[in-house]
Amino acid sequence: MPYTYDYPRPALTVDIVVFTLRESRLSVLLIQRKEPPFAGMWALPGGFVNMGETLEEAAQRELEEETGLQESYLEQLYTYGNPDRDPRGRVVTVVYFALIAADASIQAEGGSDATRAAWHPVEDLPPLAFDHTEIIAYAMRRLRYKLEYTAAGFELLPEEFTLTELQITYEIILGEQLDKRNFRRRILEAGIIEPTPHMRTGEGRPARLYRYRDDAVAEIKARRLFP
Amino acid sequence: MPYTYDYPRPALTVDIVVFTLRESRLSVLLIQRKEPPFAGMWALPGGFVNMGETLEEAAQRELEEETGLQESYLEQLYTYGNPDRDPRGRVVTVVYFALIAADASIQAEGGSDATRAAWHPVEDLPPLAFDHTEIIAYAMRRLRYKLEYTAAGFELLPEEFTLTELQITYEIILGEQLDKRNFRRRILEAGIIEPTPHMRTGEGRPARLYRYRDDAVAEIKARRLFP
DNA sequence: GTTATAATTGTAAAAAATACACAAAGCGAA
DNA sequence: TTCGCTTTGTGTATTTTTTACAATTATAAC
Repeated sequence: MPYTYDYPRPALTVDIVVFTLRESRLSVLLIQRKEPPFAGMWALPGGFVNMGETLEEAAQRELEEETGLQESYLEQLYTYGNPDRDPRGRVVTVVYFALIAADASIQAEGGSDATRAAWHPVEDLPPLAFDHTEIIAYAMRRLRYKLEYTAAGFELLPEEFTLTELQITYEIILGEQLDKRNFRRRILEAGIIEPTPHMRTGEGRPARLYRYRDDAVAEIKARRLFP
Repeated sequence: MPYTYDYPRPALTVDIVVFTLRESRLSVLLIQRKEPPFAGMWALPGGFVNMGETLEEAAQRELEEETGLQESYLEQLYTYGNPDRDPRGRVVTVVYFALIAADASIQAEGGSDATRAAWHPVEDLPPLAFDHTEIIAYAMRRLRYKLEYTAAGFELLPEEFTLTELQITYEIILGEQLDKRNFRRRILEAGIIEPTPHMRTGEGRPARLYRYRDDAVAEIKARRLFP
């Protein structure tokens, strides 16, 4: 059932850079391609945009199809459209950027349509298909930037988390040590998280659990959160 | 000469939000539509992406076709792709964001292909076609943000400019008064502009002319430039 | 109950941001 | 040539923010 147009049209896809934390490393979800071009190579999950859905819906759908993940922070990253980025012809891709909680990410391996999906630590990526290496590099810059200027860190954590867990998340992504007292003061003064009645017990003193405040403004204006 | 595909494809366009300063007001370039839909209404300049060009080249080309303008700061803003944003069918548009110097902007009226182009102050926009009102609102947020965190103000000025002119540019866009001494200290310490041997004479004491330093890093890290 | 482990808390010093006012340079008119 | 007008150009004291830094508390394990 062919579709005909007076002028040539590029194909339009969405790709998603999904970040999570696994074993104290920032990791990105990749699928192994079965078909040419780049058969056998790893690539970002993604696919064609259907005619009836928004771009964000397309990204959400592809993410769910490939990983089974339903809830995630999703944000448009950039649109890549160089004429030669896909050897099959002109393909323009709108790239989204997703953060998912560490505990949810465990189920992501596999995926529905028999593509092999796996998490790869960002500091140890295989060669990637298309321009996906460049895309991931840009997504990481954006992620670091978001964590410095907004309070997006809890998107990578379960619903309730301790301040130490949150701090470690920031340290992993920013790649630097943070002072515990200063971190706590800043994150609490920013008013984006609130204590819950629960505690997490473990080896030492039990830790208060916090959660994200729904009514918080995500954007921390005017200053970096951390030095 | 029709083009046929196995699956339907959205049309792909670029639109450009071109900002300039005119008569001390931040203004945006609009063209008046001649054809339906929205015939007679104002809209952003833009058009279809050719198969052989990058998205940025398409934006540059459309800008030049509609305005004759060749040099400008151009940056990708966002991609809008709601299925119902164009009554003719599915049209996805990659929006770019351009800043052009005040003196260059004088020639922009008219444009090559008989479309009527005109500058409109952003605080006094007519009703716009498609989702272009929303797009301009977002572009303004991005412009303010850029001026606060980076030193993009000189993109709206001629090659050589006085510090007072630069300060007024910032004041117009940010919508607040800035302290002269603090402004000068900050902008000079940022190292993004350098003095030229030239002076501008006028009614009072002659003013030193400055220019942008090519080797400067555009991004001022870590802090807002102004209060 | 003693020890080990991790959570929690405050303050002093340093750095940055802010508020603020007058001298200098040229122009033109008296 | 000088006086007044206009605009440029400059420094410092105060306030606010950021940073660096260590002892105490709550629980679990032994």
